[in-house]
Amino acid sequence: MSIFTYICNMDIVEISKVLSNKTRVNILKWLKNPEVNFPPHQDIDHFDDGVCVGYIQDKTELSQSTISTYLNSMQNADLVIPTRHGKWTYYKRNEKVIKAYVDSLKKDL
Amino acid sequence: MSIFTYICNMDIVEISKVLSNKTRVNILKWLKNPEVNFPPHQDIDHFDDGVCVGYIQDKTELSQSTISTYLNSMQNADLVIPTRHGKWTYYKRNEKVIKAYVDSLKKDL
DNA sequence: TAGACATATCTAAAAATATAGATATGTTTT
DNA sequence: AAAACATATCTATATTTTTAGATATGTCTA
Repeated sequence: MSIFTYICNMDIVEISKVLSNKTRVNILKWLKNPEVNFPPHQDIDHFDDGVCVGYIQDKTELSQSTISTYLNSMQNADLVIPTRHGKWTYYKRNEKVIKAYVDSLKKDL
Repeated sequence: MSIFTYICNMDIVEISKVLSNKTRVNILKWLKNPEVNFPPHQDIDHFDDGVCVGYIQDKTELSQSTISTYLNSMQNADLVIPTRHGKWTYYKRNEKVIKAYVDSLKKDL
């Protein structure tokens, strides 16, 4: 998918729904600086694929299933990218889409 | 009054809630170019204070009370500014806040 | 291969949002 | 002052979203 497509078909409503929740906004912000906001992982010494679900949950007061649901909705909106590493699923920001979304707001809103 | 408009985390969530609805997003977009999207008003020959509620409603399939509720929620989020002219209430975009919201997303999200 | 572990999905109940009809308020017109 | 008009507010119902417990799935480890 081209960057052009991203900007043109950007679904403002669906992404805004994700951003309508304090915790989901926080998750995106936390993932911007994983090394500052999360402890190191056991198996991997970098955050190239993001952060595991458990660590994200630990920063909140919410249940495992709620956080998993949040991350799923963020993934459906293309805002994050999941990667499986053994038992864990790591989530990282989809910078292209996040940037395209903000650019599309700047232009069209 | 300061030349800066600050958008905090809470504002992002509240503004995003407004943008979680297709019609409300459309209203903001329509108000960007009133002369293109609306007929001229009877009493006033400019759109300096925006567009009256009836004209906005006419562009939708929704009831008067729903549109009024929408505009109220947009006003609560500081996205639009109402001005009374006789029987009519005109709504215009609050460009400062809209820009501050997008800039805040660009910077912090 | 059984158990432990991390995450995802299902389900149901609670909370929030959407929506429009009825009515109230404020303004103008007759 | 009454009627007409534009919009706001109230109220109730329908719909959507939130949330967590229970359970399922996939992976690792003993």
